[in-house]
Amino acid sequence: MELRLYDTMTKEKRVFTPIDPSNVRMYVCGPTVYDFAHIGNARPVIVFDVLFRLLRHIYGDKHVTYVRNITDVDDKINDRAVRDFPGLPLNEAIRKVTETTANQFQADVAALGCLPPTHQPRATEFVLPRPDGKADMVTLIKQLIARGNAYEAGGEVLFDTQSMPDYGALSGRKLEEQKAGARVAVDVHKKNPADFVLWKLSSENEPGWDSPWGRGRPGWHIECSAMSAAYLGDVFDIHGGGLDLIFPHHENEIAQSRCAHGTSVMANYWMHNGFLQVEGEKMSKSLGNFFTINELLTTDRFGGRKWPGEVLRLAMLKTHYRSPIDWTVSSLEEAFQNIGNWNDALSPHALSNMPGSYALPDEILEAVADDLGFSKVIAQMHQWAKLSKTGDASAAKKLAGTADFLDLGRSGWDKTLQEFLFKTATDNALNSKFDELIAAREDARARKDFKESDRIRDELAAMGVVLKDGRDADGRPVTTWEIAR
RNA sequence: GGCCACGUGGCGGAGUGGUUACGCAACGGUCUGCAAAACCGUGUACUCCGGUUCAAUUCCGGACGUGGCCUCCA
Repeated sequence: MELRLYDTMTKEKRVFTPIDPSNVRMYVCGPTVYDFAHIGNARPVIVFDVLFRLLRHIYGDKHVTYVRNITDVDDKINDRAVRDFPGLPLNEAIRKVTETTANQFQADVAALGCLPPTHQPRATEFVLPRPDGKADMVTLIKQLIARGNAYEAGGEVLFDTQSMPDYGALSGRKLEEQKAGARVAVDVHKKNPADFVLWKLSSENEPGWDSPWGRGRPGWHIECSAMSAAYLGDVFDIHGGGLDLIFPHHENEIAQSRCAHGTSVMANYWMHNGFLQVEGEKMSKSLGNFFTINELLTTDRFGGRKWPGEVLRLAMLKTHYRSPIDWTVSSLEEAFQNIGNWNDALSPHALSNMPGSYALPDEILEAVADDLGFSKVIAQMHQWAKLSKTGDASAAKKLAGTADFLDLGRSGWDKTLQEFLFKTATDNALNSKFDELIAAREDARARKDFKESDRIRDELAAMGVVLKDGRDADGRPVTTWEIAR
């Protein structure tokens, strides 16, 4: 088995070879915690979570280091701090804003079945030189100035893009084209319009740190250069994030890191997930189709119901990570049905509920190792579900092993399905009324009073309850019910 | 305007130079008092126009279309 990953830098799938198999290193750009994370933010978190699990499977749990940062220095955070905590000193208000949203983010992605990364550094802790000597932004900027890759002008420290001959390699942009586009703001103090800010001065009411260039705050990109170096070194294996980060964020990270460290690459593989649309349209607050992870989990804003985390996770994984994904109610319903179907397939087999009880099947390992090819995985799971229903225990175990590897919450499926179907009938009085009616109908059927039994069925149907007549293992009639979908 | 990705059956979504994705829906059947559910089975699709080839949905060129980036948005 060899792992192959698509590398944005070379635009091709390449066999993955770690720098050090005893410590495989991956960095993914995390959220800016000015607000609750939206469902689009969840995509890279889920995708790279599966890659993390795959790497752990291949190289061993103790031999993979996954870093996902939390950006807590940002102008939007400042705005929100002023809005939400007008009485507090700014720095304290900022801490409050980011604490709440960062905690919410952790809870949300945990509900989506994502493992915590090995390290989750916060940008504010890496601005100034640190007692532990880990890389920091101010030192990085000093190095860039010393090496002639950055200059001070107009109260800012700027990266000199012309000092780097192959600037733009990741995004395929050339500096001349940037000029031709003419959309880049013309700042007189910049040597080149493409030059970007490493450090900018803060006014009185903005958060700031004392630096050799005055009290100020870092530019957008430098934090990732600092935090990746701090935990993963100057050169590491995989750097991931959303497609939109290719330019300018990752391009500029590369420029900063490579020039400061004097290396020819920053990371060996650059991976980017595609964007998410909602019902065919770009998600935006103005269109009213903007949904946070938390809203999907806990409110009925999307499709009129709450969605279990594993349904959201499965829906996300059903589309290849590099393709655009259309986030629709029907796609979530389908994911829910898939889980219901798999649960039906597994329940007769009395499998262990302990995650990890069943091995990851080779077929799945091979599919996932081919640039995270989940569609093959899903197809395979359906096939095993079919076999499992015919009594094939080894297929059931493979299905369980796959669900556990992807962390689709198998041990909780029964409960999840119950809660999901009962969404309009959570109160016990109503449930026992259903049971009474069903029992009455059983009696009527036994008496062959089909007029009465059909009347009861209609009565339940009017309440949105669908009956399912079947037989148990001994061939005796059994009636179950569920909420009409 | 520049750069990039993509265009597959009713829908979603893989993949391939000549052979079955898969799921949902639909249709047919079995079962059922009748339904529903469940189970079994059915589908021959690949934007358009050229080119290469014995053969293209798959390779090349063009057209049209969609989406993304080019303003700290995953």
